[in-house]
Amino acid sequence: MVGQLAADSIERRSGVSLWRQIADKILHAIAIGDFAENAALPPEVALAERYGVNRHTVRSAIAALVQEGVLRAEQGRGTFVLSRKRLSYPIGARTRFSAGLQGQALERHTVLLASSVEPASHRVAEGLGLARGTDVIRLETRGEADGRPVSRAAGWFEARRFAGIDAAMVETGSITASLARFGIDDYLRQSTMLSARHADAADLADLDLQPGAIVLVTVAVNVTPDGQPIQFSESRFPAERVELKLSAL
Amino acid sequence: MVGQLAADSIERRSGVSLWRQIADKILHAIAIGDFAENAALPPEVALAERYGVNRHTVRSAIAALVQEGVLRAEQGRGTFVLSRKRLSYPIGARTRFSAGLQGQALERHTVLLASSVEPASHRVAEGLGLARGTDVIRLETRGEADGRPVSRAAGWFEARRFAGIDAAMVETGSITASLARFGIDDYLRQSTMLSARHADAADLADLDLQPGAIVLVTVAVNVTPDGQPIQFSESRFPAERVELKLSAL
DNA sequence: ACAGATTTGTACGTATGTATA
DNA sequence: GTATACATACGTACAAATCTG
Repeated sequence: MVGQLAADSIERRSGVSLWRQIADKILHAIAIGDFAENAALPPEVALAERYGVNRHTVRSAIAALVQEGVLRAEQGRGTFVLSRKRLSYPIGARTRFSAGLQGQALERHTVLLASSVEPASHRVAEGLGLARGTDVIRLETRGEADGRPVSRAAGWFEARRFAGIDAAMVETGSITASLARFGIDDYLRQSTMLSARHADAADLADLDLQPGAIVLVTVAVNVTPDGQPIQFSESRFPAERVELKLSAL
Repeated sequence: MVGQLAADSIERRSGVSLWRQIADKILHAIAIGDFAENAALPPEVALAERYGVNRHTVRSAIAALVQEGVLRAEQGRGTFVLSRKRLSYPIGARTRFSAGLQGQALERHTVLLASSVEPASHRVAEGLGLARGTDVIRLETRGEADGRPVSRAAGWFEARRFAGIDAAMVETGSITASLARFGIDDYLRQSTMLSARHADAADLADLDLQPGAIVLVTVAVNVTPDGQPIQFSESRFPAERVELKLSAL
């Protein structure tokens, strides 16, 4: 189905490039409901013919919309409208993955992607209050809600104190539960730095994103209630699927 | 100056597209210091000849790097390496523009871009605890640090209570100082929602960004110490120039 | 102030590669 | 295997913005 993608109002030498006009037409068509979420757009050649432009001009328009997070293009399959609903991920004094998404997703869990022991880099050492080069365990995890990846995190823990936390993570599927095995019943978020950037290749793969997607990046230190640093973490959230709700920290 | 942009290792039919290989070459050249911040890259035609590819292939590589926030292309002038230093903007219980950037920029100020009176939209009314449609004053401001735009914000205030706040803003150049004229000596951040997206046309113009740039978006409500909502705001920060530091909220 | 050169942006055309159905 | 659909790469031409003499 093609809907109301009329070619009439495409104007040459109007000061607005053709590809931008076509991108705006597609946006409008989506806005008025001509294309539902996850619906396929007509193929590039069909759109090109419809608008009376070259296929490359349509490609420029689609590329812009992919980049803006509106469409997803899949080689050999087609171009699809992305879903726009976002989860609201709370960040505060007690930031917990599963508890935070309660009520927003039926099923939440964390999977361990990789783990390793490595010498602490400068920023990890500083965050954990260790000497640079001290052995730390790195856990790479992915958070999923209702089957969709919503976060990708690297967490660093002092290796001597938390030996075996990787195994605990595999068993329990939860950082909080794993820490409990080491006698950590409670922990607090000490500091959080927040930035945003385009997803890199690893983000694209692990979070199932399209090139050009944006990730929100938090760098945080978790401490015990008496202020002892236990975890340094860097988390990436796909901006198209998650927004962050900052609460009392 | 062209530096070490050698063409030798560009490989066809290697499984990695030519434009990506060239983009990585340019990234590497920047990383090893062949191009300083703000330095101009060789023109597209020169790069194309150097690598033995078509100009469009170089353009694809440059487009990717512009999109990743590494380069800035200016029609008629050239393509330049972007600066990578970021300001750290604190967000917490007492979030103040100028005070927050103290020590990071010599000169900070806020300019009023526009102001208007309008009926409160659903989300503004909800944030301020007003009936929908109540008149509110909207102030559009831009924050600058050392001459560079670092934020663009829309703030909404109940029109009846804060009549003339636009004039106060022009005079004082500060939201905090303007609120003081209405007897608000202190105010706190009640809630903050955080997301990220690509900059729209207005962001590009007001923040002096390139298409494809990312903005961090905060939506917040400020309240008096006794909990009365006084300001609803939506702020946009260019992610390439600003990161957010979350503190006690 | 103007003309010409330089440099990026847009738009077209054509061919071939790669992934999916 | 064939057809479809997006991806890459080449080529050409001209427009628009900027810089230079």
